[in-house]
Amino acid sequence: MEEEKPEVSNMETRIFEAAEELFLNQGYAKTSTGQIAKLAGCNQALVHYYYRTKDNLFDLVFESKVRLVVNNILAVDSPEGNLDSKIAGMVGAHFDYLKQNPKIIPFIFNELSTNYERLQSLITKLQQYPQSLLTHLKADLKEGIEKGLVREISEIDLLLSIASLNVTPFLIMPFFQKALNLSDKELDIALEKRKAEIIETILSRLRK
Amino acid sequence: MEEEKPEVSNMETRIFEAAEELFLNQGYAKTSTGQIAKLAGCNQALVHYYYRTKDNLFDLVFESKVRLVVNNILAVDSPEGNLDSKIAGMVGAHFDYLKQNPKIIPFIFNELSTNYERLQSLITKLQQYPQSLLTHLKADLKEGIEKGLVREISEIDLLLSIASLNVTPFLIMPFFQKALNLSDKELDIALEKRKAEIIETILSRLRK
DNA sequence: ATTATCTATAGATCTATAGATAATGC
DNA sequence: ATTATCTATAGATCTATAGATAATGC
Repeated sequence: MEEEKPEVSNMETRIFEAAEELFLNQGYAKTSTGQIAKLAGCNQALVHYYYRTKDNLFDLVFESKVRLVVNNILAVDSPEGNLDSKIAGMVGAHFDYLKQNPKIIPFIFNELSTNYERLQSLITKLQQYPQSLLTHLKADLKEGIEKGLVREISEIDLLLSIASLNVTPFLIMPFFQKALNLSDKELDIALEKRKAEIIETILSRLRK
Repeated sequence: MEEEKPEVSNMETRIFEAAEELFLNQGYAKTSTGQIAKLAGCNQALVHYYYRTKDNLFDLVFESKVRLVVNNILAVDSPEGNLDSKIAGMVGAHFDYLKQNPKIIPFIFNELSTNYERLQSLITKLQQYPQSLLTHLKADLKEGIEKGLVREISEIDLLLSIASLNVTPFLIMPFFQKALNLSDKELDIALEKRKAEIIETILSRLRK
């Protein structure tokens, strides 16, 4: 019976999860396969048995994380409603996702900026991806502009502004929290306020 | 005669500059004191002779870079003119500075996110710093709001929005350039367009 | 038999220092 | 004499693999 098993994931999975956690928190260079093994609860050689090289394991983790972010951005099936509320919902949903995965953004930016080489293969893998979102958003925007509901803006500028505003709080969060000595609860309140301000900023830009 | 000397900086300086370049491009973990020595044109032991440890050298480089950014943000002696043009000038100047130093932002975010420990000492060193800018901006904003010239916003939200919008293009620039296969000239044009859009976004948020 | 896991270790770095030599400043 | 630079190396990692042993599936 499936529900009886404690469902201890097998070692291969636990190694992957340990790698995820360590790479996410310390980056590639500061994480050793020894640390990964220790956290997974096995011996260092096993990491190589399952994943051959540290580099290979890292690539798997990295790509899965990028995929998460991209998938999340794509999942903006902004429901009914007018354009304003669609976009507000999209911005809020994206922000909430980042709030639940605060490490992911620093991690991706980190490794991309110190590891140019990884860029090329990743780009080709993900390039076709966000196209559907872009064309969808572009159509919505065009309609809104033609109907005179929103001010002219390119879909790329809009998306970039949303991403900029949403992402930065999580890049400076640790700094912010320490500098202002905020409790987790206080930080949460500050983030919610910030989310409202971001939505307001984006909507202001669209208003005529 | 001073103008006759080729003015070869002394080795201590050249080591520091080599360290700046390598740390900026590859981060702490991927840079070795051997690489630094090679780039400076001396032997590895000399790096330690002048700077004792790699960590110590890194801290000097890191702090100097953070100081540059903070100083630059402070140097917003927005001249005459109304509040709108003051703020537009400030946003543009900040953007231009980042454009001339595109590596600095990824570098700082990188090392902060993978090196929590460094945070504490840095924060205490820089905490008093931006206070003067904030109070200055706060006063300006308050005046504008009272006169009915701009819509209510806190100085922190405004500054954070400016920083978010300005910083992100440089974080994703390498990705962007490669993904869209832009020449340097084309990238420059795209950045200038983006700058205009950022200014427009900030001003839209302030307009009534 | 096959797959999972361990122990042991070779080989590659890399940091930091000790100790020798060269250059410079009185 | 003092300071700058070099050569050489000890000691600390860390990755990856070889080879042994334990666990599992027919």
